[in-house]
Amino acid sequence: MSEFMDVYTRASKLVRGVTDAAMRRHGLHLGQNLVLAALWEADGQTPGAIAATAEVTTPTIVKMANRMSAAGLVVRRRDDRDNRLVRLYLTDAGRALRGPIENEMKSIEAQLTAGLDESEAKALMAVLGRVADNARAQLADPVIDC
Amino acid sequence: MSEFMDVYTRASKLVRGVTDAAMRRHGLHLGQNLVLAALWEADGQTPGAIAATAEVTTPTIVKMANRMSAAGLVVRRRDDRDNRLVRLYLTDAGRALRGPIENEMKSIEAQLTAGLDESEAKALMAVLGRVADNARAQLADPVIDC
DNA sequence: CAGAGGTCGCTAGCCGGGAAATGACTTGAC
DNA sequence: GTCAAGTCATTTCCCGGCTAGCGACCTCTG
Repeated sequence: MSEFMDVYTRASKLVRGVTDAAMRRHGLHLGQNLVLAALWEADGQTPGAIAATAEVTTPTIVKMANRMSAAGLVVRRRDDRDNRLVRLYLTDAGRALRGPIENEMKSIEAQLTAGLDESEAKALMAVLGRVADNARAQLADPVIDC
Repeated sequence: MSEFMDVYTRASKLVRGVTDAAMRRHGLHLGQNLVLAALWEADGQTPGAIAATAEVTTPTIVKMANRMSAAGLVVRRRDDRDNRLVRLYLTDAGRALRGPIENEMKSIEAQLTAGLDESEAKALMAVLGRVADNARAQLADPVIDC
């Protein structure tokens, strides 16, 4: 068994548990913060664009956006020029969450990296970036496995 | 916004995509491999024990085990002495997957760590272990956030 | 022995994920 | 102008995740 994958899987599930609980404290489901984060940076994006940024598929974002719309965090409007496109816009409630969620994320970072010195945390980020790039390449160019 | 959390989230989703595709190639859903891995190590465990090992909740394992039972990978039996307990046992098909899945995990590890030297990979595992321990502690002792 | 407290699995409902399929729309070639 | 190809969102279905709640069973205490 791959020890790396064991460690990675365990860390992933635990980190997910922490971030899930944190998002719930603000009335969000884990994942919705990614939609909001994308719109805080650039309001009015399409589901497809957000999906690409968040490394998920469009149906996932469409479904989330519908729930977030029902919850009053975003509104959905058709694009002016291309009737295929929907654009998501923040409501006041959606914008108001920016401070609390960003603070929460900083707080989570501090908790997760407690006991690591600055260089260790920086190295972790660099290596995780490399792992992410490797995974991205793998998804883009799957092994033909016969 | 926490750059660490951005990097971590992105890596997590991409790694999940790679492992999900790999498990599907063997007829598994991502997560079922964790149940199998637990039983490969110690056949006959209870859903609660597997859930604790896998860092998920018991209902998750119960639901997965029911599907895996229907798929012929495990069988469910009541414990001889304590009628509250169910124990999951591997079928031949479940046991036969050990080689392919373990090889697959080693292959994924190689892909994800490509370009990292041995010391970097080792350091990553050590730091991820620390992150996991921190997250675990956080889940066990939640911040009272009023 | 009786009952309270604890343990276990289970169900139901909600959620974010993906794959597959579909309809609506836009663009480009002829 | 027409039509094929491409693009986009949407829906449906299945899945693994969680919380909340419940019943069945076991253990411990008085």
